[in-house]
Amino acid sequence: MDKTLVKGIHVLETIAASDSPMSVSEVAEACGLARSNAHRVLSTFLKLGYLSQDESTRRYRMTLRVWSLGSRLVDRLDFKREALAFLERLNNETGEATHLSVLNGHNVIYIDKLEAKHAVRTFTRIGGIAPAFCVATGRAMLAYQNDETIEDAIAQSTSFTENTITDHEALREELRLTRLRGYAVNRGEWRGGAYGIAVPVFSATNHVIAAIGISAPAERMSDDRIEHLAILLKELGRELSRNLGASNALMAGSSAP
Amino acid sequence: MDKTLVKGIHVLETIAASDSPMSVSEVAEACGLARSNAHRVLSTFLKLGYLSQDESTRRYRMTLRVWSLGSRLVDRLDFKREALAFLERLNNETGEATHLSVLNGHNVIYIDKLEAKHAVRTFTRIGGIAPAFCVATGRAMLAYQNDETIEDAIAQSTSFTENTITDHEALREELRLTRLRGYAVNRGEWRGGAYGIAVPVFSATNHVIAAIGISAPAERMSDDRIEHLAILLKELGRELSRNLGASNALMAGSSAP
DNA sequence: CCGAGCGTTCCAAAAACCGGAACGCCCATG
DNA sequence: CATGGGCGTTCCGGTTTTTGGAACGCTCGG
Repeated sequence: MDKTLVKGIHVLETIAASDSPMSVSEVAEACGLARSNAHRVLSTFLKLGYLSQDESTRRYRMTLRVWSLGSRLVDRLDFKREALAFLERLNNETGEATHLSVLNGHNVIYIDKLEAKHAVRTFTRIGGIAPAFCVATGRAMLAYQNDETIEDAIAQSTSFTENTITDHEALREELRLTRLRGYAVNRGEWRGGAYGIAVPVFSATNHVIAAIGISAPAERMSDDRIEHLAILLKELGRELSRNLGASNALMAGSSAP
Repeated sequence: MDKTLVKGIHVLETIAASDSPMSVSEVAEACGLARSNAHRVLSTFLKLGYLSQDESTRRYRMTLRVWSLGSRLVDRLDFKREALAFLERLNNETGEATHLSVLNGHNVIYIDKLEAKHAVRTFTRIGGIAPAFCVATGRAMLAYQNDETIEDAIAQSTSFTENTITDHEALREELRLTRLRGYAVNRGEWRGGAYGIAVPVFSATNHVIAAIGISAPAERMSDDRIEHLAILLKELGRELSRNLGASNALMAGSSAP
């Protein structure tokens, strides 16, 4: 529905994902549009103030108007402040990078993040997006969704590294396991060498509203340490959920709501 | 051009501006669309993951996907970190709310902000938008734009309070004065009772890239204090610009580039 | 039980979009 | 200096998409 709108948003996303300003031809190519069509879309956004054009190179970049559009949202996340304290505890106790994410369709969006004390290399970005089915926080949240949502997400699976689980039955099993033990694991399935562990966060209505997780290079994530970290994560996840008003029935790690 | 896209973005902006989720009818009304039309636009955004629908009330709200789209932008503002130190100094020395904004078409966008030590009431929001022609930071930046941009902005002037200057010649004069003395003033022209003072920030290419300003209730902004604060602001603006690589020729407050 | 209001679907008329073609500009190359 | 390719932009007729009134079913309040 509303093809023009879909196309326009796709153009905006493409430019958002690009690290450098893009030319008309590049956008046309990337989005599969005719040059004239891409040009019209870009001009429209230009007039609306969502893109600006470099006078000399004629290339387009996003303006802060786009940022402005969504800037209120994150303030309104009442759980964010509460969760941040837990990210800090997690960060202090483990020394690893910790994140808070929410589910958006088949993706997770990283709301907040604390860097690892050790390392310099970093796998995620605040505001970044990743496929839910293959990252730890994503699985932690997916595991507690209804079957339809789960199947949708599984259907979207594609391989990103040699470790990515894409087999549908294996993914279903992975989510079952996640529910059973109460935490999710990702062994380098999204970014090669990056392992993650995560637990869901429940709201006062006992729905999953977010997930908190740890990520680190494979070298620092032995099976033993994963189990050890998972215990800590589950504790913190339970406590955070309780602070947000959830009753702890669901959190043991049984079935979906 | 691309009417459907313009309409779609308008819908998104409308929902972004609303404090509570909106129904199809409300959106249709607010954007001047037929119910069926609004419904189609909303469904499109729903499918794209930019809106979510409350299951019981059927109302639409924005998702963090919108936030995610623009989230990188603000990180890439290399001057932001530098400017923040100056906001802090300004905040410490004056005790008033200080902001950093950039120009976006006829509007300013507030990039960062420090609250006043005194007061509770606050006039701006990080990520917020205001018409450039009637706020201090906006005028500080407009004053150094080319004539075309200035005339465009002036042409958009509408009254928001009884103090708003809307007369075109008076506005041109105000901008001339701003250039001359090197700082801009707003005496409750946007939000009743909220006064502001601001100075432009220049980049290494000697273009205005931002503005820093102070705002406070009229009661705390006597003419004397305004002049006093302006001196401080001009100093900090010059220093910040110099730190960003600007040569100080332009900053004295003469003519546009 | 009825009627109003709302979300959603449908469809033919109408408008907007599409994309090939063409133009002019800039730059690299012969 | 001439030439040609690449690119941004504009134009316009054919056609697809969008449009919005109408209709349906649902819910809620009277």
